[in-house]
Amino acid sequence: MGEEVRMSEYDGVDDDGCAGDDDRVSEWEVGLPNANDLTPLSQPLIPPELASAFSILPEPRRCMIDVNRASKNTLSSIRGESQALSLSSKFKFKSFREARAKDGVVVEGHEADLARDGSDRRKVRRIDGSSEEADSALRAENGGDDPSARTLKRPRLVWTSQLHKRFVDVVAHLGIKSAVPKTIMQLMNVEGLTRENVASHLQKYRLYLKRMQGLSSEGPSSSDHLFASTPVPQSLHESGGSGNGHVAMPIPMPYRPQMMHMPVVGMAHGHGHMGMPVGNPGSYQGFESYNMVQQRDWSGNKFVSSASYPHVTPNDK
DNA sequence: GAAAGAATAT
DNA sequence: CATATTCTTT
Repeated sequence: MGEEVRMSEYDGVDDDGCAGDDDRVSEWEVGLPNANDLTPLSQPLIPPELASAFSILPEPRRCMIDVNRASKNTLSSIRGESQALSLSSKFKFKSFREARAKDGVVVEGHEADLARDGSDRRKVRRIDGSSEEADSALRAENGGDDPSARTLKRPRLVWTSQLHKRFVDVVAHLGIKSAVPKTIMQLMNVEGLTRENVASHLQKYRLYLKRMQGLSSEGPSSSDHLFASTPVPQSLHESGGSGNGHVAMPIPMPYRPQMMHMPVVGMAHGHGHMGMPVGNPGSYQGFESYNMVQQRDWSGNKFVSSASYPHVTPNDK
């Protein structure tokens, strides 16, 4: 561990000067991206100097077409306003993981990790009397360059309230029943989001739901901050039938990556986590509400040296 | 074989 | 604790 990607966007501010047009569909329209607000995929994001300094070759092709391709998966967007939220990042050198905030995507990095230690040997689980195959997984730990880079280790994803909301919405619209990782992932249409990411989150979410049902209306457990603050759509409830459920309409997904600079400076956190003394629900990951005008992105991370830029990786497979 | 889900690991 | 990863089952 050590690396984290934080996807956060949103800013309670209206895009352009246009006022009064976010009544009903506000949810999704909150941040309709402007061509200008969107991640400039078409242009080099790494300063030339840096690039050369680290021998980073400019990504070959990455343009609108790529973006479209990425978003294409998402059922034809109703109004064609779908956009992919960039998330993932691609690193050129394993020993070089830096943090960088970009268009609402924050990557918290570490450095060198040289793969996992030899203690990979997982505990042998209940296996019938059968021996496993001896796998001499000889993994050429990156000879020095990343070919396709599609199989690189991705930074740890941080589910921001926005991201989670999106997740919940999608799940709701799908119906808890047919809400499976792959589909959810596709509908969320967040670039870089992997099925695994969703699966993991879904697992926890279900956990939360169940746990919640048992305890009827009751106070927010001190735990599950994120979940507790997220309204659970009615649609999300069990139902034994099969083949039922509402066939949700495709969800338009306007998620708007926002460029945010990180103003925070003073906080020097050694490690642990963001050490914000409890008491201030407004910041930290106490995703109390989406109304927060500004989410505290860079909640005091470590030092960020400028450098590698997380390239968006086409997620479609 | 891919993907979902559960169980662990970090 | 939140996510990731591995394992098992579908």
